[in-house]
Amino acid sequence: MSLRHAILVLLQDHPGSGYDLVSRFRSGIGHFWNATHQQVYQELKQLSRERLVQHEVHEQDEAPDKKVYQVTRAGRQALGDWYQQVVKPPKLRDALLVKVYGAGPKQAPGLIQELEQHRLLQQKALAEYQSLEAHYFAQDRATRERFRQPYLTLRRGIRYVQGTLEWIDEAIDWLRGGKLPTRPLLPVRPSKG
Amino acid sequence: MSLRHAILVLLQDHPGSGYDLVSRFRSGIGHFWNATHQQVYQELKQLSRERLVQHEVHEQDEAPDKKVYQVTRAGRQALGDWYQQVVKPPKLRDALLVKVYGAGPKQAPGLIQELEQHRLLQQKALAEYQSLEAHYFAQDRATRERFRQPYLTLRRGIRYVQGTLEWIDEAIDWLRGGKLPTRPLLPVRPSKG
DNA sequence: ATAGCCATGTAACCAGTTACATGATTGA
DNA sequence: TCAATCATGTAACTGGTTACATGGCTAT
Repeated sequence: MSLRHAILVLLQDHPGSGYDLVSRFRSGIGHFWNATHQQVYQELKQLSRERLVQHEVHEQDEAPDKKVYQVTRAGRQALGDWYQQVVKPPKLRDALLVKVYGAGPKQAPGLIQELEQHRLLQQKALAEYQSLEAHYFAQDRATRERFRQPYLTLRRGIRYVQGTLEWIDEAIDWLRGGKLPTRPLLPVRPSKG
Repeated sequence: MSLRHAILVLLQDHPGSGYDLVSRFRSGIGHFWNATHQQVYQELKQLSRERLVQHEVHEQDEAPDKKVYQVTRAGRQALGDWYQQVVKPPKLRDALLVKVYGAGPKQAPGLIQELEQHRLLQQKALAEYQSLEAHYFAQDRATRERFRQPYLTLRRGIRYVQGTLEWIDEAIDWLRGGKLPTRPLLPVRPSKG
């Protein structure tokens, strides 16, 4: 489980309430690690029990009270331990691929429609990433330096979405009966290291 | 849940035992949809209860008996229904990104090592895909035509792994203190449709 | 012997999703 | 008055992983 570690990373960056974390999960980090508010509140409770985070209640005039959490020393320790451990790479797990794999001529037209919808979603995501990237490049050098790591993760998202879009286009083409390629996608760029 | 649909797709392609399905999940379709043997056996039991599949026991001399499953008419119907429904796109969910997002100078060296390990895994996967692709292109035209859809899904995997490798290389570079890019990844290729 | 493949299963646990629930404040 | 945002939670369910379990056959 990494939800707890994602939370610790976010809190270490900046203390905040559960609500606050949820909104951060929706933007930024949420592009590659997701959590619902239910999960976040549960996990914060759990982390509190284990003394990896602690909170103070902040009273507010114009909004409900909130519990502002921060990482304890034990929490920083736990995060450090996690960094020592190797995480396993996620597997690509996409129901659309199952559909493409198994579609017969009867299913093809509907599947093409679904792929087109999917493309719209991906284009929307790409547009969002693009604007985030533009925002990043509008910063001064020092700021860009500070946010190099979040920006790096954004680039991961961009590459992912671009690859997805390329594939969707070609999938639609082929399912429509377009001609097959005569050459493999590879050869690949020579890899460093 | 799509495990059941993945199983139905596989069985429709070819009847087979649970064990058989597991090995198909390890190769081919397994590159983008995964299942353990426990899941497969449970799901087959469930699908049997719902009469979406049925099995005959095949006795074998040199191996234990096996239950060979095939899709029933109701099963084909269920698959058809699933094709009518829109599936939701999977989210990128990668703990390594969380690590990169939150790593401080203390964590960087270890993280670079982990990224290097990760790169090896991805290169291995890419080599496997490459050989699968070579095998595909070694077939005659009619055979390539028959397997166009499985090959399409393979291309998805190739693009994914390539994107991952590119990103890992750049992540390692940046974490080592390499200079930041001066230009965004985008502009993007103009999209069709 | 012993490792590896064939073949099938149960049980416990963990993580994630969906549904249900409450209640204040702000702006259109 | 209605929708949106802030703010926090419980409960039930589903899906996925890990651990445990059995047993024969084949090749080294």
